[in-house]
Amino acid sequence: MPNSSGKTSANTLTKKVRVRFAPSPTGELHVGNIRTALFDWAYARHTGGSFIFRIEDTDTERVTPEYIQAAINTLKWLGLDWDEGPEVGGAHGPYLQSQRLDIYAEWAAKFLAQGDAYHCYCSAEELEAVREAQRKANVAPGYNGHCRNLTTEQISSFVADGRKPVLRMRMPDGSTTFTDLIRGDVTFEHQFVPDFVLARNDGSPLYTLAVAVDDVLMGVTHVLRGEDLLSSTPRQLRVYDAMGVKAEDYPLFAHLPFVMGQDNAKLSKRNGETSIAWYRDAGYLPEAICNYLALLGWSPGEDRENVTMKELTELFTVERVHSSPARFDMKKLEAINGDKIRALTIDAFYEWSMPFLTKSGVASESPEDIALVKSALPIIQERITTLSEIPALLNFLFVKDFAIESESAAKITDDASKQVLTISAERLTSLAAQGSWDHASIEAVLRTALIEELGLKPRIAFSALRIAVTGSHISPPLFESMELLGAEKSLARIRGAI
RNA sequence: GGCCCCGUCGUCUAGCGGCCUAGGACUCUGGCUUCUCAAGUCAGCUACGAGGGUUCGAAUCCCUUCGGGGCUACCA
Repeated sequence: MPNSSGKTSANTLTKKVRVRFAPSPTGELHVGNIRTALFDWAYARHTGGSFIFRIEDTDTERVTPEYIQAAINTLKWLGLDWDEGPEVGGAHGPYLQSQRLDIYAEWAAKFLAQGDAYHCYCSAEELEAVREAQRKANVAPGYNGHCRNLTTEQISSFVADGRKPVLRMRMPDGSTTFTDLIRGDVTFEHQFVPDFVLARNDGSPLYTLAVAVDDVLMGVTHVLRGEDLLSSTPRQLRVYDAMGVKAEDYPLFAHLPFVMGQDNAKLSKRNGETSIAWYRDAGYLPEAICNYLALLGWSPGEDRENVTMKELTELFTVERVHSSPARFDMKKLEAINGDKIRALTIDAFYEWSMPFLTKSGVASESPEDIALVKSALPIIQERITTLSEIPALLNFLFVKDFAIESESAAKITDDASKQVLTISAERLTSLAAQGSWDHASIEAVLRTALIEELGLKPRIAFSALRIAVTGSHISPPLFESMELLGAEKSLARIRGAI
C-alpha cells in the first residue's frame, strides 16, 4: 500500500538515513512525544542511519530553558541516544532553532526576493474579521490574498501608517500530492491551503519556515512525526520548492497515529498520566515504557510483544506502523513492567531498587543495610509490578520501632492465634539455640509443630505468624522473611504479639 | 462548516482474497498450584461499525453511509 509512486527510491536506497526528533518544549515531553521519539530513534538505529535531536524553540512565548533541559534528560533516561543535537553537537548545528535565526532570516529574504513570498500588512484584527465573515458565509476560512499583489503606492501607505508586515508564502494554484509512508498518497488542493505566514512582523520565524529549512539543511531523509502535522505537509513541501530542492530530494514523510487517553480523547492528565517523570518516580523501567510505547501503533508481528531495546531496533520498520490511533492502557504497561522487572539480573534489580529504598527512608547506604537489601531482593522480585512497591514490602526488615498494622493486629488476638504464637516461640527458640536459623529449618520445625501436631491448616497457622513477624497479612514468603530478620528479632516480635 | 486522516474482542494488536466457525497479549471470570501477596499454569467471556457491490469465495478490493480524530493561528 505505501508509496506506489516510486519517488521514495532516491531517499530509501541511495542516501544514508537521517531522522530527526524535533519537539517544541512548551511543556514536559509527554507520552505521545516519547512514542514519536522512540520510533524516530528505532528507525535510525534499524537502518544504521543518524538520529538527530533538534529543539524547536521558535515560540519564545511558551518555550522555557527548563523544559528544554527536561526533554534532554527524559530522552537520556529512556536510553534514546542521539548522534547529533544538544550536548553532542554535530556537523549540521546548531540544533536549537533559537540559535539559527540568521539562517531563517536569510532564506526569508531570498523567498521575498524571488517572489515566492510577499509582505502582508494585514493586522490581526483585520484577518480575524475576514475569517469571521468567511465563517458566516460558510466558506473555508483562510487568508484571502489581500496583500498578494500590492502596488508600491499601497506598500508606502502601509509603511507610512507604521504597519509592520509578516512574510507570507505564496501558494500557487494546483495541488500537492505526496506519498506518506504510512498512509499512502495524500493530496491537498491548494485552494484549501491558503498563503501561510513564514515570519512574524518582528522577523522571527514560524514553525513552517524553520522546520522546512532545518530539515533540508540538516539533510533529513525521513520525517516521522505525529499525524497532527499531516495537513501542514504541503506547506513544508512548498518551502522546499522555494529553497530550490528537487522533488526527488524531499524528505519522506510518515505520519504516526496518535496516542489517545482512556476515553478516546487526546492523552492528558485527566485520563492517564502523561509525564515521563511521573512514570520514573512510580517505579517504571525505561525499557518497559519503551517496549509498551512501541506496541502503540506498531507490532513486530508473529504474536511477539516482549522486545528489548536492541530487538526493537532490529525489528522496527515503518511498514509495520499502523495508521489508526491507539489508546494508552496503564494495565498493560504495568504487566510489561512486571515482566521486565522479573527479567532483571539481581544486580540490575538492586541498582534500580536502592534509590526507592533510600528515598523512602526504609534503608540507608550503610554496608549492613545494603547487604540485607541484596539478600532480600530475590524474594520480592517476582511479586511487584513497579519499583515503588519495594519499600512497603521490605520495611519490616529495617524498621526500628516495629508495630503491627492496625487492621492486621485484630486478627491475632484470639486464643487460637495466641496458641500458635506461643508454641512457635518455644520451638523456634530451640531451633535458634541450635544455630540453624535458615528458612528450610524454620519451615520444618513450624510444620511439625503447627500442621502435624496441632492439625492446623497452613494458611491459618502461618497467618498469625506472618502478622506477628512482618506486621502485615501481606508479606514476602514467611520463612525466608524470618531468616532475613534473624532469630533474635523474629522471636522478640512473636513473643511481643502473644 | 470546509479539507485531510482513521474504523478487527473492553484495550493493544495478528491478518494484506480461500490457511479465519478470526490468532496472540493485557484486563475480567473460574480452576489448578500455594504460608499471604504475587508468580506460574489451565479454561472461559468478548471483535471484523453499518449497508451495498466485485468475486466461486471478503476482515481483506470498490462505493455509500455512520462514527471518531486532526487541521482550518503572526502555536507546533
